[in-house]
Amino acid sequence: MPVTHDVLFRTLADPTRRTLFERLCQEGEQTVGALTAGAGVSQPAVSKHLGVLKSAGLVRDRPDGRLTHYSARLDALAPLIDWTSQMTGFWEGRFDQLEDLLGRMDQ
Amino acid sequence: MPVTHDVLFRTLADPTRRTLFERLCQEGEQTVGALTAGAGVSQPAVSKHLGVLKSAGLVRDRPDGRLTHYSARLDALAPLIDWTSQMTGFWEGRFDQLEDLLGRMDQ
DNA sequence: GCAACACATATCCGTGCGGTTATATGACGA
DNA sequence: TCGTCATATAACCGCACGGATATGTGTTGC
Repeated sequence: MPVTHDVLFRTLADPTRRTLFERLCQEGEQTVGALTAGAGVSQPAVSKHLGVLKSAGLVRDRPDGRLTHYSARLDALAPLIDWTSQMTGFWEGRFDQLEDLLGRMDQ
Repeated sequence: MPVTHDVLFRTLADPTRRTLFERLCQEGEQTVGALTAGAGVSQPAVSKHLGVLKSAGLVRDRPDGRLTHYSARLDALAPLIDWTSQMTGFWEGRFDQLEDLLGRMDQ
């Protein structure tokens, strides 16, 4: 079944969970231990967050012995981009607001 | 003070609240009564949601007698677009995943 | 002025969720 | 084989949040 906007927004709404995803985007593949260090929460909490991220399709896990490596799945952000484009699309013709937006998207 | 990603994600995470915002984007300016009709929740619930959307900068209110008209503020989505671009930007060089994304952003 | 209306606010309630500690699972090294 | 390590799961807890009902505030029409 496809991942809805709902799941995506709810998943990214939590700050610690979103930070985990951001770290995976910036620093690439990470083990749970590495992610736990600096996460500010316990290891079980991190594992649970990673589970939520995974079920939302935002990350992928690669078991390797007793380690588990997690990495971000960029394509999972597509529905988010779709949604935003749709919202801004509805306003086509209102270029006063669109100008600022398009400028940002190019940067 | 600036609206953070955090506020934006949390505000849009709730389905009924996000639906209200979507309706304002699609159908343009609406009164609270019009929004309540079809929202599936009570009028106070709608008012509270609109309050949250407003404090997140996502909507603007225009009092008019005993009516209050609400409308979407498209520019408030900018931080969301910024964040997405940043996340996808981190992966530059991984064109396998980027291709699909960029295709969607053009549509 | 008064009743009806449109909306906001107050108060309360149930629940979902993020956090913890404790424990299970399973892989590696000695 | 046994202890240790890396991670996942279980069980529990507190609280924030979305919902409802009740009421307040201000406006319009008669």
